Amino acid sequence: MPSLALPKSSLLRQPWEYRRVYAQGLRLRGDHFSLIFLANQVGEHRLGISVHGVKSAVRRNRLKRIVREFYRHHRSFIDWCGIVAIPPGTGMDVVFAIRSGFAPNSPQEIEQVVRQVMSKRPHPPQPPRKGGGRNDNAERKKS
RNA sequence: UGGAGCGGGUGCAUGAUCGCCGGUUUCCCCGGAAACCGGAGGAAAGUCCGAACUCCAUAGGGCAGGGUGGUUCGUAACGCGAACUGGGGGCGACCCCAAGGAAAGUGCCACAGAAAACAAACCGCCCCGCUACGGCGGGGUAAGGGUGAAAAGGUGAGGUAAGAGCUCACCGCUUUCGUGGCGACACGGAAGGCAUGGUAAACCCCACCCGGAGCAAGACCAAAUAGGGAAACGUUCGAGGGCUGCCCGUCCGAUGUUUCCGGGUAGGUCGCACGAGGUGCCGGGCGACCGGCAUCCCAGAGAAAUGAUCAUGGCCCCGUACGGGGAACAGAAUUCGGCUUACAACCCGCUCCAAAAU
RNA sequence: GGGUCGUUAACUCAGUCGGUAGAGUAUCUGCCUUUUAAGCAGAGAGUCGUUGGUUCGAGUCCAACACGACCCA
Repeated sequence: MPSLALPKSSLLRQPWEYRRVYAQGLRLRGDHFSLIFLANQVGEHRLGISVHGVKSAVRRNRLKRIVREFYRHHRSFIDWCGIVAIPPGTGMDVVFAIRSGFAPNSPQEIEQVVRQVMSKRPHPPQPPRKGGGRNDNAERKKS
């Protein structure tokens, strides 16, 4: 039985980490949320949570906590589908991007929604837009 | 019992399991592990005020600008609070009020109306003259009609050709005197015969207050771009800059200053949580609040921790039982004192009105 | 966290000193034209972000609230 501890080192923290995942990750779109996957060099899975468009700070924090609680118990959900090939010694960065209108209000409901979405096909990474993202070049050299 | 007014309080509790953040101690001494302790609010919110704190060399004088507006207290301070005064509302308990000045000045008062402010007279009323009996002219008057949000004291009586503070009584107003009160003001007397329409959340006047920014303030340490390009001005005859918007004044100022272009931004530590602090008791005060003694240490910073599940017990709703459902507003970011706004359900105390039903 | 500003017709904006809210674009109708566009004539439409207050009377003055935008190191 794996440990259920989830220290902060297993979370995405910095803006550039999120930017890297958004720019190159595989996207799965659900109802008012999406999952974005990208392999990292850290050696373990990491979680990022982004809540957008929810005005109440209480609801915003609650969504983050519920998502973190779900991830703590079902860290292996990344392996459920065989879409993403995980090389040994590599982890996955997952960003849970939630928009306003997201309904689930407990870890169980999140699990249902995630299982539903994981059965779909992922979207390929979006090509970088012309105007934006002056950090794209630097990021690509790194990886 | 019902309705109502005021003041205050609570904002599910306990346990288990799995987690998160901070601190202390111990063990290994890179970094981790274990134990123990602590971990959202009455509004943490809006950012509407006031401060503490920090920087602007010291913050100087004047003008401009902004704020407050009954009085007296309270407070570190306030635009906040308390008590009282005045005005308004309610049968009442009680509630509401940006509540100085319109006899310093200026402006405005649309439409309607004769007239919107040094008064004036449309319909009227009364007197005189003329008359073709329809009225016309001259004068008096402001009680009545009409207009308007507002029409130059109100009501009643006397008086008169008709009327009018023309005269009188009461009320109001103005001036003045006395008494009481720290004071706002109140009460009483006398005089004047009415002069002073409204608007200052219009300009303004008066009194009092205010330097500017804000913890992304700022201090220290480390590293890097960078010896980059262009333009303008200047080197004691002073460019330019700081001190609030302006002026005065004053300070800084030399291989320099300013502006533009280009480049860079993922630093660390402190500030930073012991404070105008909380709780309890005693004392002073009508009260806001103040003083003394005892006691406690009570969240903290990284895009940011305080969570999830289950059980039991309360509470509310549906329901014959079993059972089912619900629990508001809302999340600390430098810290305090207020204000304002949001808020399910319930509890406690005091008070007012009505008296019904069984 | 702190600071600054805005909200008026479907859209973009005026509205000076408080007195019946306007312009352009768009829409609709008619004329003109073979038709369209253009042009000409006319019409429709607004809780002035919301709620209170001051005033005889608020788009305008004052206060609270809501929504939106921008700035900082």
